[in-house]
Amino acid sequence: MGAMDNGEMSNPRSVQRATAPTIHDVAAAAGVSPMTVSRVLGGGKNVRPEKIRAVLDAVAALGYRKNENARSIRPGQRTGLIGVIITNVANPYYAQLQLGAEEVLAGGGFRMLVGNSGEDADRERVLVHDFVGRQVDGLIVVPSGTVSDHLETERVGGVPLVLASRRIEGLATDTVLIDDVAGAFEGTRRLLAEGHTRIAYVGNIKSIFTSRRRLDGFTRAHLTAGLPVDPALVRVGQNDPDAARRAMLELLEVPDPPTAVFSENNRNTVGVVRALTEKRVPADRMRLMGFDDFELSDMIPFPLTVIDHDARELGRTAAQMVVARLNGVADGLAPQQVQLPTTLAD
Amino acid sequence: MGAMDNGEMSNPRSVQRATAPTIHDVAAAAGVSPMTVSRVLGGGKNVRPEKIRAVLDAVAALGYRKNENARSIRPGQRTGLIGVIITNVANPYYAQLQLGAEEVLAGGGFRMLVGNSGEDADRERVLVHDFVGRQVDGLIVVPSGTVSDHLETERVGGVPLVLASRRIEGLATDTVLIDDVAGAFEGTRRLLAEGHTRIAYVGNIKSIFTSRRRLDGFTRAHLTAGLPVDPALVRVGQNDPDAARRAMLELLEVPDPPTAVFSENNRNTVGVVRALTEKRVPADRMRLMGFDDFELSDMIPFPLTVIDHDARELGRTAAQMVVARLNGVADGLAPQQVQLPTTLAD
DNA sequence: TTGTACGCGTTATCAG
DNA sequence: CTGATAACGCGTACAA
Repeated sequence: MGAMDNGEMSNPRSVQRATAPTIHDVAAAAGVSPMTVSRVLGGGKNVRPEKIRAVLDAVAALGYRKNENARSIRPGQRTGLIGVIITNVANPYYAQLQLGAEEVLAGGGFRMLVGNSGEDADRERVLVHDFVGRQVDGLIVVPSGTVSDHLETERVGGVPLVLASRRIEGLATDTVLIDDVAGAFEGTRRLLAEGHTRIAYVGNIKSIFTSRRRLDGFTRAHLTAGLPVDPALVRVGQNDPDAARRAMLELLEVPDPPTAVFSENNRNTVGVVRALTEKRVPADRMRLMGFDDFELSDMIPFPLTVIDHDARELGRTAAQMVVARLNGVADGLAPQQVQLPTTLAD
Repeated sequence: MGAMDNGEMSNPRSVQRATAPTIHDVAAAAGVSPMTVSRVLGGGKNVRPEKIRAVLDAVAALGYRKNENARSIRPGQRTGLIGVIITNVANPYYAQLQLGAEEVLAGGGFRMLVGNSGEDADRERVLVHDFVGRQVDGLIVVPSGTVSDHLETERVGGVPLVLASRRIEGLATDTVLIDDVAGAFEGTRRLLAEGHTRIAYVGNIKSIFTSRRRLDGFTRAHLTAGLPVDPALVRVGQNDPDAARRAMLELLEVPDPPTAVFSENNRNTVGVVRALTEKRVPADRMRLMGFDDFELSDMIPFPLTVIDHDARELGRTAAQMVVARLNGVADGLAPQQVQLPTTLAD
């Protein structure tokens, strides 16, 4: 549902301000035609200097601003709007992503329409529909589910779409990802190389793309080392620190408990650390490896290595891909799949 | 254009869907007039059920979406867009603020146009101008400077404006603030009550509203206790953790060094902690008090009390104030000044 | 160099 | 209950 202005008979505009000045008002004030005003504002080519000045004076005097919406309804005109749909704008990781996207988009003269899907596929669907209805020139989406029907090319009106941070199986469109599998693989391999054989895994539900991939890297590293993954040590479904904390508390009670923990994201790492602190586990009794860096990670009272990556760069890249499609630079190119590398940071 | 091939009878769009379907296309497909389509989409009052069905079928078949921009250029129509300008969307504090605003706005059927000013007044000015040109119905701004000319009522075209987190002197408009002064006062008073007399202050530049207010609360608490503030212990101008770290390192070298530190925001707290850890200051030799909570603050290896507040609630409140103005609920009311309380959390 | 005519997609108004 | 008409603010195409 779109417009739900339940206003029965909402009062007309306050009397304080009539209507915004239009190009006609400026023309009248400057003693020229609307067309001349348009020309001046569009670059001022082929207009006599004195008229340019008259127009600019009138613009300043009236406080005139072009109506971008009216301009954009004309054929071939763009809105300069990019829809950005994020699962949780308050998550520091996605906040960085948003910042990176903003940098690039603003530099290209674009503005962002931002929506928070809250990891809810239905809400995402509504947002996509709404943004397309607002004539966005492009879309950057962190998809919250595995369903793609609302993101098919026809459903988005053919506007360029870039998926960020997560992919959707079977949806052929530009995508930027962290190399989750390789990152988790390397991190786990490090733990194994250090001699750990009982490594717990704490992460989010498998239906989330990155979660699945990280568990995949974790598993592959075990396979490569010829070691099994003990299902009793794998805890998935934690979406916030407290759930992770509880999961870790359980893991400490398992027979033959783990000597190391791989946590799939920073929120899980935080929960794990809380549990360990709460149970007064000695620092030398638990080795930690966590995906995503976070502030003060260097102050954790346990040996912790972080699988780091640059969310801001991810946002920048996603934005560059949209802009490339809009500039025709990527015309005819098949959908791009970019994977950004991770690094291990102690 | 020649009067010949005006495709009145033929449908120029049906050949290629190079352009998005319009209300005319739907009307043609459903065998009704555009007006009937508009009526159906607007609620379907006073339309024969069979026609409603025909229209809805056509809409589904063509994948039609209303062009919101075209709709909003008509007089009295709103865009449903709220401009949100934030100094740094990647800062967890403002990310929370954004989330809170989104919650309320989305619930009211509004969408957010988000801009990052980067603490740059010029950039803020550009964003405001652009957003107003895009016909936003309202504005929520975290102002980055003390200059207000671009935010005057006339300059924003009479659009409801709410300042969040910071105020601008002399600008009479709705404002939501954290009660910085009271928070800093209470926090400092606690330190003084514990017997500290040499309390350092680490914070941002004074030109930032909240910074000034927090230093103010700090100072007043000293005055109330009849104690002086030693200028040698006050370090301002730190905008990031590393600058705060360096400031704290210097403070440790001052003759008669502080026994407690008041840090003005979480980034400064982080820097302070880093410096203390780096210098191996014993935990019982430094008492910390910091504005803004942050993740893992409970894991800091020093006695730390946090002056906490709810940025998300701040965002919600700001959004509610804009919506109230738009609904006419606040008609005629003087500009509101809301202060949200802080709490001390150990 | 400047102005006129027209159409973009939508809906309020009013006639039927 | 339905549709033709006009108008919103702007810019392209063309005329002057």
